[in-house]
Amino acid sequence: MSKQGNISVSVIRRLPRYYRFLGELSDAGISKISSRELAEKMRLTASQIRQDLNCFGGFGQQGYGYNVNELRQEIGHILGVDSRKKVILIGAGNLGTALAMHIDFEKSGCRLIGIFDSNKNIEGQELAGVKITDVARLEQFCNAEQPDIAVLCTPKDVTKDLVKRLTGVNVRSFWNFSHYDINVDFDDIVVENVHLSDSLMILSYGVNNT
Amino acid sequence: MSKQGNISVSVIRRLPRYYRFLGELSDAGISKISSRELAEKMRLTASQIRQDLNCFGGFGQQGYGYNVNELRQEIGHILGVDSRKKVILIGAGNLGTALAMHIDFEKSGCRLIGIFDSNKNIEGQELAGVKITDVARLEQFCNAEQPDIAVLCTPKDVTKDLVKRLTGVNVRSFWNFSHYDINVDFDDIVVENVHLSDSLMILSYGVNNT
DNA sequence: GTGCAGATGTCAATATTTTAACAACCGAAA
DNA sequence: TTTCGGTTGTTAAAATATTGACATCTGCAC
Repeated sequence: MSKQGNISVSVIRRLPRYYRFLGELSDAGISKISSRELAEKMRLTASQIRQDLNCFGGFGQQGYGYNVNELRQEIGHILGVDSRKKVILIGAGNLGTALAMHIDFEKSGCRLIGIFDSNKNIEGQELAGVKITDVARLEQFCNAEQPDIAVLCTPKDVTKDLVKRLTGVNVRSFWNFSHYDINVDFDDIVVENVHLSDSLMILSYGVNNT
Repeated sequence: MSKQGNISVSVIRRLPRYYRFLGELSDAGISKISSRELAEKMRLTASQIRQDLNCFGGFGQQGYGYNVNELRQEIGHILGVDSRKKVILIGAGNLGTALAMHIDFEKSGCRLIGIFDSNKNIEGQELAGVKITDVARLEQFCNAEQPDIAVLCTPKDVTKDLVKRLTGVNVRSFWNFSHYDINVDFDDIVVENVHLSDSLMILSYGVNNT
């Protein structure tokens, strides 16, 4: 197994979905599945599934199909679900709070270890079992704990500055929910800009057309 | 203007981002921009921008560039930002509440007209100026108000049934945040499945690699 | 053991998306 | 008026992504 010779982003972006569907199959007690059946469930072509999975090496068994649990575990491993990355969240407003409560970080291979906000009134309060800290102490915390990923739920005018501060203390990944596109020049930094309203607009477009 | 002969989804998915950047330029008082400058800002190629915009007809002026406000308005119109779609939200838990508070529906061309939940304890409370209604009265409400879009922030085991109920009362678009992929067979129904944890997993993948 | 239905892995063909190239065009300056 | 730098719209080329086709393999029935 494991070819891994430069996989395309298109494939990577499909992996979490595979992981999800395989989890459901596993929960339903199904232990083996063919690319054809999985394709039907996921609304993909069987060919694409075989091609995708083959990027990483032969997980299937010819004439038989794929072992659900094994395949799920392999994909999980590729995604790093078993690596327990340290995550901090900045901005405990509506969205930040909801994410802290709603996202199952563990399931995605992460551990929420810190929450920061500039509002002194909520300092010390707990969210999802994690204490809210004054954002002034961000660097101090990061130097000590070395988090891997920062979730940004901040107003857009402070995001840019925060990214600078965080890259300064060696945070290399950003899950960005602020209305500001993070574009960094260092290519060891990974950013996922999530723009929820973009998604709503696309939906709104679809209402008229199709 | 307006060619609109089958635009690809790739292009459509980029439109909100154009819209956003043009808005920022407009706010900054910039009234004209060239594809080269915009490309630099957005980290795209100038060629792609020209190609994208041309799908809808010549918005630019040769030898001059694009008029920021005009272009923004055109894209907004294509996306339907000026059409004020009626939106209902179902599931007023952490995420639902956060979305209701955090998303600027108006800015995306929508109007939040109803919020539903099965928890009787919160019935009657207000969220973002909208009263929470018992989900049992969903059909009654929809028949009267004919909403265009339903935002689903429900546990995955009830989502499927809700979609059935909602399509039954003529809701045709779903913004789905539940951990269940909506796949309908009617092609007049538009779905945007948002899986936040998928996005986190992809980020988590990127931490190791690149 | 043999044959068969039904799988995968993989290569080739097709479709789509992105990038490059360039003619036509504009506005300002000489 | 004419020229020139800079820009778009558009066509062609290149790069990617998806789909199809098929040889090869497996487990099961007989």
